[in-house]
Amino acid sequence: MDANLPPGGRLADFLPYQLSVTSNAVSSLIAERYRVRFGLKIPEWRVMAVLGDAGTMTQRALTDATLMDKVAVNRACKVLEDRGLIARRPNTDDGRSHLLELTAEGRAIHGEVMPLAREIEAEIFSTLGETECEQFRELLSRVFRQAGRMRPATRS
Amino acid sequence: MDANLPPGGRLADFLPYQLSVTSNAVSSLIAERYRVRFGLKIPEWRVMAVLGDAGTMTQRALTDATLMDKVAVNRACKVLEDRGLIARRPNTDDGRSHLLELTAEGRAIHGEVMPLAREIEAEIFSTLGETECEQFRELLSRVFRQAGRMRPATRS
DNA sequence: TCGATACGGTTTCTAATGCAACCAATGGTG
DNA sequence: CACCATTGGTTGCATTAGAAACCGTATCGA
Repeated sequence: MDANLPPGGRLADFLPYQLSVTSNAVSSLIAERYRVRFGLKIPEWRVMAVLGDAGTMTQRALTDATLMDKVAVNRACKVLEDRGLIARRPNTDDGRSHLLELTAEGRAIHGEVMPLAREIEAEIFSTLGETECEQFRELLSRVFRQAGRMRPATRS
Repeated sequence: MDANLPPGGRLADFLPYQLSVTSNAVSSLIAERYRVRFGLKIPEWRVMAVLGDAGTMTQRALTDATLMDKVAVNRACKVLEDRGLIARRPNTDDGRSHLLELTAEGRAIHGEVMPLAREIEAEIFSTLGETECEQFRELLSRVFRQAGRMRPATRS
C-alpha cells in the first residue's frame, strides 16, 4: 500500500482508508473465486453459510445473522430458491414469514463451499501467524463495537 | 458482533466477514459525518485530501494515490470543480491531461476537513491503544499486500 | 514522417446497493 | 370483535459503482 503512494501521502496513513481498501481487496478476491466456481455472490454465500450452520430460519433471522439489509437477504433467498438450493416452507407460527432451509442439493453445495471458504481465508491470512490472526480478530471486533456505539441512533 | 448472532454461528468467525462488516460500519459512519458537515462524499474527500497534501496532480496520479477507479476520480473531480473547490490548468507537458489543484476556497475547506478526519479517526480507534493502533495498521497492510499477491493478474 | 499502439480522460450502459413506500399478517387494547 | 400500531416481507425507485466503448493526444518504430 505504501509502495504506490507518494511519500508523505497522508491519506495512506488514514486508518479508515487502510481498512476500507483492505476490506475491498479481500472482498473482491473472494467474490471472484465464488463467482467462477459456484456462481454465487457474497450475499448468497452468506445466506447459505448461515442456513447450513443453523438449519432453519426466517428471513428476519437471516438479516440479524448476516448483518445485511433485509432486501439483500430477500433477493439472495430468491436467487437461491430459483436455483433449487434452498426451500421455503410455510411458517405455522407466523403466516407472514416462511421457514427457509437448504435442499439436498443446497447441502451438497454447502459442503463444498465451506471448505473453499476456509481455504481462501487461510491463504489470505497466511501472512499472519496464529496469534496475530486472533489479535486481528480482536481488534476488528473492538473497532466494530466502537463504530456501533458512535452511530447516531438508528435501529430498525 | 457476537452478541446478535446465535452461538455456533460460523459466519461470524469468518475473518473476511468480520473485516467487511467492520469496514462497512466505519465507512458509513464517516460518510455520514462528511455529508452533513461538508456535503462531501468519500471519493470527493479522498481527492481533496490527496490534492491538499501533494499540491498538484493529474487524474491519473490521483487514481494511483487513492486506489479508486479512474471514473470515480473523474466524477469526484467534476463535482469538486463545479463547487469551485479545485481548478484545472492545462498540462503543458501532456495535452491529454490537466493539472488539478485546490482553489483558495478548496484549501480553506481542506483545512477544516482534515482536522475532522483526524478527530473521527481518533474517536473510532480510541478503543485501541497507541501500540494497538500501530499493530492494526501493520496487520492491515500485510493482509492488503497478500490480497494483491493473490489477485489473478489484472492491472489497467 | 507516417502508422500503429498505448494512454489519459470522458461518456455511456449495465449491474449492484440502499431507501422508502407498500401489503399482508400479527398482537395488543378498548 | 373492531381498531390500531407493529412487524415480516416484497416491490419499486433512486443512487452508486464498475465495465466497456470512445476520443484525442502522445510515443515508438519503421
